[in-house]
Amino acid sequence: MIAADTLPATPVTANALKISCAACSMHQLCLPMGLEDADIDRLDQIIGKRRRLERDEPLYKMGEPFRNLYAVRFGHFKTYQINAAGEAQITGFQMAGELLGMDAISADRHHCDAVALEDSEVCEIPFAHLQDLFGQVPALLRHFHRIMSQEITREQNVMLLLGNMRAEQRFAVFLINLSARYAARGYSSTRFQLRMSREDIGNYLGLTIESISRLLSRFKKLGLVQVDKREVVLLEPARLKAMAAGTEQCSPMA
Amino acid sequence: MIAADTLPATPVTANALKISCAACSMHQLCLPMGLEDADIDRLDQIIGKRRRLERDEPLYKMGEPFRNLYAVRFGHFKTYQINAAGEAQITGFQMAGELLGMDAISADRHHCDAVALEDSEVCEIPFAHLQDLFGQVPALLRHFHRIMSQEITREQNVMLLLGNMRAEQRFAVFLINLSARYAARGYSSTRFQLRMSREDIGNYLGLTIESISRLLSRFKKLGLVQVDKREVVLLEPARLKAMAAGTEQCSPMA
DNA sequence: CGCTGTTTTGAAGAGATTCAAGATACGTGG
DNA sequence: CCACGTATCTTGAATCTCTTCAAAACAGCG
Repeated sequence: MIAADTLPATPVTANALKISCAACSMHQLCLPMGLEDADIDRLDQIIGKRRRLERDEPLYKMGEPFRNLYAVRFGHFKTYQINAAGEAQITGFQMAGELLGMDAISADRHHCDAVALEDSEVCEIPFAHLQDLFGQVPALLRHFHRIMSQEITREQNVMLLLGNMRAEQRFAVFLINLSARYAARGYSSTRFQLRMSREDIGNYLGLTIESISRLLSRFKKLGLVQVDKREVVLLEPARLKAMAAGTEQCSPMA
Repeated sequence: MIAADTLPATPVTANALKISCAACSMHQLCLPMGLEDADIDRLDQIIGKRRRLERDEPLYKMGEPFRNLYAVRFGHFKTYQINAAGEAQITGFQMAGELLGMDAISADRHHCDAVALEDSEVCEIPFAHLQDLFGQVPALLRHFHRIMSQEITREQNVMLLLGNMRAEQRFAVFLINLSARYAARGYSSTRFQLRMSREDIGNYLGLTIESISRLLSRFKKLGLVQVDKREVVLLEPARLKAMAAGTEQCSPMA
């Protein structure tokens, strides 16, 4: 943000600091997914600078003018809305390879806040240039539509969770979802760090921090998980999946 | 669906039954918004047949292959997901000028069910042809992105509602939201028909049908609304807006 | 080491659900 | 046009899940 700003801003100029999409470990999940090498190069041409953020640093704030989408290179983010009363509702947690900022397209202003949960890095994708590229690289456009659509279905799944599920099922869904996303990135599906606080989890799931703490204790006692601070081990992923699907449930405190 | 199927299927062939987008009363809200006449014509060329649905008839079902987006010409729809236990969660109510089916792009299959709430009509928009047009009409592409983004923000607002609000506030938000959408269509913002059952409302808001009924009775008693079956009159829109914003609240049964 | 922020746990309380019954509308067929 | 059966909606009482309030345990950090 400081030094990088002094570099030539022309987005068509590749600079030494920039790592190409082709070389990025996330290119199979991120925007370049499925593109041919030549097209990945064209995408590389328009990608702006990378940006590092430390924990709790905002990537963008609600109401700011929309210029860029952001692809998470590493680290984690949360996005949240703030209502009139000043309370927040977390609408998602994003990890490497995921795209941030699509909700800003409709009004040309960001519709939520995005904050880094840990030291993280994003690629800035100037949307105006991306739009130019859409006309030249149809495969990119198609994939972009898939990504936006995927965000819509993701949010529909959260609506199902918030509207329809009990606390225990919500939490199981949450764990299984993280598990699957880490697996897709080549990490362990049964052992990972929670990057967000209990409070963030509770907020996201429409529950209080105390409820999350109790659920965690209960799952621990039932031998479903092992928890040490933010390190989680899923001991019985199958049962957790069943709970997430609503097939099974654990008694309200045995 | 019966007779229309026997018509030439070539989407470039205009037929007498088809009403042009330019002549459609919804073109200021729908996909053609902001397009020049020439571009509206090109859009018209690819719009498939119109399709009538009667009450409770499904427009599409979860899992069906994705071919078309649908623009509501008149009538109302609901979309819902079904979980493993067979319970539904309504994710939205759609009215004239709104677009259905965008959640299907990501997986090439519909991700939810869409059902007509009353006798309705939609325009079929073959997505493959729409994609072809994107390369030729940049303004159309930009507007399409805005519409998808708007759907994302709409769903984020519902997440806020489900995750953060008490029953009374949820219901106020629901009424004010309908009010605004009818106003945008030139209808009364204070007097309208609920096209959906109490059960649908409750399901959408993450509440039971009994809770909706009680809320309606309470709002009636407080003089906020007047209700006769599905006809609603907002007597104090300002106070309802305040409740929706969380600025004001009515006591839990005076 | 002591401060601060986060997490855990317990007990009391509130809001919404569930269960149950009755009221009201609606469609069908006589 | 009315009678009947069914759907939908309303209302009440009991119950339950989750929240709120409170305090203690724990971890992180200067």
